[in-house]
Amino acid sequence: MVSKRYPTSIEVARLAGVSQSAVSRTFTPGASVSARTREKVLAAAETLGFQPSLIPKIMLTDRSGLVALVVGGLENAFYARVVQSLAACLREAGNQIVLVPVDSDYTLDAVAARLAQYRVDAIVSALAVLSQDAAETLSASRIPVVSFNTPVTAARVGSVGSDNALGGRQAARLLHARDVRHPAFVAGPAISPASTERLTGFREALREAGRPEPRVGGSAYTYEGGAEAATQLCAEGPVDGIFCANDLCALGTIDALRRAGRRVPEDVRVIGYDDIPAAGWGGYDLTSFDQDVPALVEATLAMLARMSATDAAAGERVLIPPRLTERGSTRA
Amino acid sequence: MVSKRYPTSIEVARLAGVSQSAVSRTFTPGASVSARTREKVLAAAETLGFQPSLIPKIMLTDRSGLVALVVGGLENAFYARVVQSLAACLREAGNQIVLVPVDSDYTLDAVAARLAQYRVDAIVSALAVLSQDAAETLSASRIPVVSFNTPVTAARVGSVGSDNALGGRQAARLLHARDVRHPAFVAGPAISPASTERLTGFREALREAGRPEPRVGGSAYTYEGGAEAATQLCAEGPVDGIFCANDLCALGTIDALRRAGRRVPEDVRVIGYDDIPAAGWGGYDLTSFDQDVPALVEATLAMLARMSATDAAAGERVLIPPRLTERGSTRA
DNA sequence: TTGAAAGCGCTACCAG
DNA sequence: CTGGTAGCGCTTTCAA
Repeated sequence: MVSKRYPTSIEVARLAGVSQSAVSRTFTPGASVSARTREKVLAAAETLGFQPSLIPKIMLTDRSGLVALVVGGLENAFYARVVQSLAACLREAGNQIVLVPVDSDYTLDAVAARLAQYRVDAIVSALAVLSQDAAETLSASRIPVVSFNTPVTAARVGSVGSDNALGGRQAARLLHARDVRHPAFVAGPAISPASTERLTGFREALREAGRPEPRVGGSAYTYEGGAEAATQLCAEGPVDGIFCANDLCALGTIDALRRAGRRVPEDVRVIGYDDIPAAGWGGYDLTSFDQDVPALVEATLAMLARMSATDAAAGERVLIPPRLTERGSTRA
Repeated sequence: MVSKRYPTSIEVARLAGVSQSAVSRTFTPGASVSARTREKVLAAAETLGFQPSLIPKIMLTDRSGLVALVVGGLENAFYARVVQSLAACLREAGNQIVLVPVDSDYTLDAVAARLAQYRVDAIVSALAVLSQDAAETLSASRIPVVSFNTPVTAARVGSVGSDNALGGRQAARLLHARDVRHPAFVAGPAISPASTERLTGFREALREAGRPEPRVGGSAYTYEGGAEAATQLCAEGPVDGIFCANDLCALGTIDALRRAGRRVPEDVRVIGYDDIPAAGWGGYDLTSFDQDVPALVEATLAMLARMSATDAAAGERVLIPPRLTERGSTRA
């Protein structure tokens, strides 16, 4: 049997012996209904299993209460955490989350149109890489967009992220304090701004400290990518301190170093970024940067609020300072 | 400036000099419109930035194209993987995902009502623990529900999961083959059916093999929970083979064992469940059970399809056999 | 406090 | 192939 239609306010009204308007008012928080009417309505609604539909309201207001969350790899625990935190906060505000996992920019184009058709109120893009083209597509949908961790600029697009350059500088200073002579950087995808910014800060502070230029390897935000990069860096020359673009890379780096017979931290110090749970696991004990997810999420929601109220905040960028969490992988 | 309303088909019609119906037909896949009309309409739509709203259609059909996905801990990479896979398949079918992260059953009640108000077409519950009460709540919403990994029974609720008992039996046989004398089980939450079923199968096959009853510890699906349980099990008596309710527990178990000076696998063999990426990481090299996410997801979608077509499939339960992935933690 | 009526933007049906 | 018209289920005036 095909799904029966939902009961409507008219049916409830009929059963309760009141007008449809009375039913609507009963379910409208601040409306004026006599206790008697309300009671009759609630009873009728109960027996019919009536749940007022939100759909007509959306039609009336063009506001759906839906916020789209575009994400790349949820396999990175950092993003899993961001999604959960964002979802919890949005729910608090009475919004629902439409999750849109995306593999490549390609799929994003189709997605943006679909989201517009659902009249989502806002889009949060938590993609490690968001191309300018993709940003324009999103922007064209006339829906406010906050780009998480990728500093794109376009109309109606703002961005929030960790202060990656600052993190990079702190990493350099820590390795300097540990007297590292041969620093290296294990990068994420070449087009990832977060990776690039971390490297820039790292490089600058290394230079200021009078340390040599870091050698650079790697091109993926994955465990395997980190392992490969580390193996190669070791093969190419001396290394005694590695800053990795994220924790997943750093864990792969540590395992690859150990397979190559290098001890961490005695022979090589390693630093990651994100402070995912695995960083604290016994086998790794990885020093890392906590991006401060709660602050990031709060800034995102605040920006979204500003954007939907006015057109201000578009093009804005908010940076949250990361917090260094020192663990065994950089022990003196 | 408050968000301007979206352009409507009427405005497009006016600009194109055709009727509103013509606009509608232009955007309806199999409809009959002359090439000339279509062209005029598309041009007008383009200049106005028109995206036909899906909302009125929902009102007409009571089908939103939205599928709710209720999840607990996304920090477990297994669930992150399930979410991604489910999302990808649903999108293929033209559905959008509404993500509903939930901490406790408590929040679930409120959520079910809200989902009904959005007229979601189906609910997939990927909660490690779904109480009977919560299932009833969901069931009461008259929306088809598939419970992922929790065998609840209620009207309009079906379930799909890994064959946990089978996995438990295989784990026992593997430890038997390694001549384990003092088996133990690190459990998840006491009320988690998956954990209980895994233990049941483990126990049975151990008994059949003539091995002693396993000692049992633990009560959380987390790294820390596994570590604590292992520490306690070691303190209480001899252990040389541990089957853990999931991989997160197993990784905590391995680290705790090593901290206690026990070698894995030489002194203690360890088996997990889920086969998350970290299981393959060098530091752990954990033997585990792959739940076969693609098969699980396919079964879920098939069941959903059956349920929305008819009332059949309610109360049904589909089991997918897990696949053992042997790694170093159970080496001979 | 109540009920009647208009209208949100679309699809579906009808007559031309 | 086209344009007119009738709703879908609500919220929101407006009178009573």
